Amino acid sequence: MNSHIDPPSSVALLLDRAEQLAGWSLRELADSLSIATPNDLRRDKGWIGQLLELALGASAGSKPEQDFPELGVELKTIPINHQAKPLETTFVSVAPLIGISGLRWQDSNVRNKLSCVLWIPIIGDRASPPGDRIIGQPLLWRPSAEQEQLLRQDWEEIMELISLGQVQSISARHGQVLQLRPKAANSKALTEAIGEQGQPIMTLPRGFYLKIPFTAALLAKHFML
DNA sequence: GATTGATCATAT
DNA sequence: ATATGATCAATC
Repeated sequence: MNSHIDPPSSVALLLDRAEQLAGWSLRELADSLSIATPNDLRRDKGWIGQLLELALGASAGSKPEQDFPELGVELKTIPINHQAKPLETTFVSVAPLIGISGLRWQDSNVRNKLSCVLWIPIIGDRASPPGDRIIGQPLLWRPSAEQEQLLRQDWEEIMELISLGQVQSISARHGQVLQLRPKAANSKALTEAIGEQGQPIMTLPRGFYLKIPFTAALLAKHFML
């Protein structure tokens, strides 16, 4: 019996809502929405993200688009410690492994997702129960020219390797700010990709993730830490 | 502390 | 299987 929240009609309203959540614990927010709070995230890894989506009126469901299509805004929660350092890399999107010839940065999912992000820091540490973690001040972010250049460079380099049949040799170190890693239900999930001789092969689905130093710097710049 | 492969829930 | 939301946890 949780209350439905309408999508915000403007970015300013969205930001207002997000700012009003700052300082609340996740338990308080969950209680106000009549949602049960898990004791840990082992079986509820997406709980925080889904809780904030609900609280801010993001369109629920699994659409391959931004959380607030009308506003062109993507919502991302990011776990940070008390020094404002991110605890985890940030998942951006699944990487296309086939049918990618001619795919440009300008048209990529990564660029689309990251063109405007509402970051909601969640303060705590790995040991703290989800309910005890505190919602931090939100940050509406658009990549600076330099940040976009770094993202683009990494994306183009990684996508080129994928198109050349080198997906299996790409490590999480191949980019400066973006990395490619498995993104799957388990190690048995397979998807089609390009092999070394250009032939189709089956491999683990991959996703693009933002590295911790990049998101740490992004937050530090905004909060002037 | 960063890397890395693996994993969990849910909806379509 | 793919998409959404991510974190776990051993190892480097």
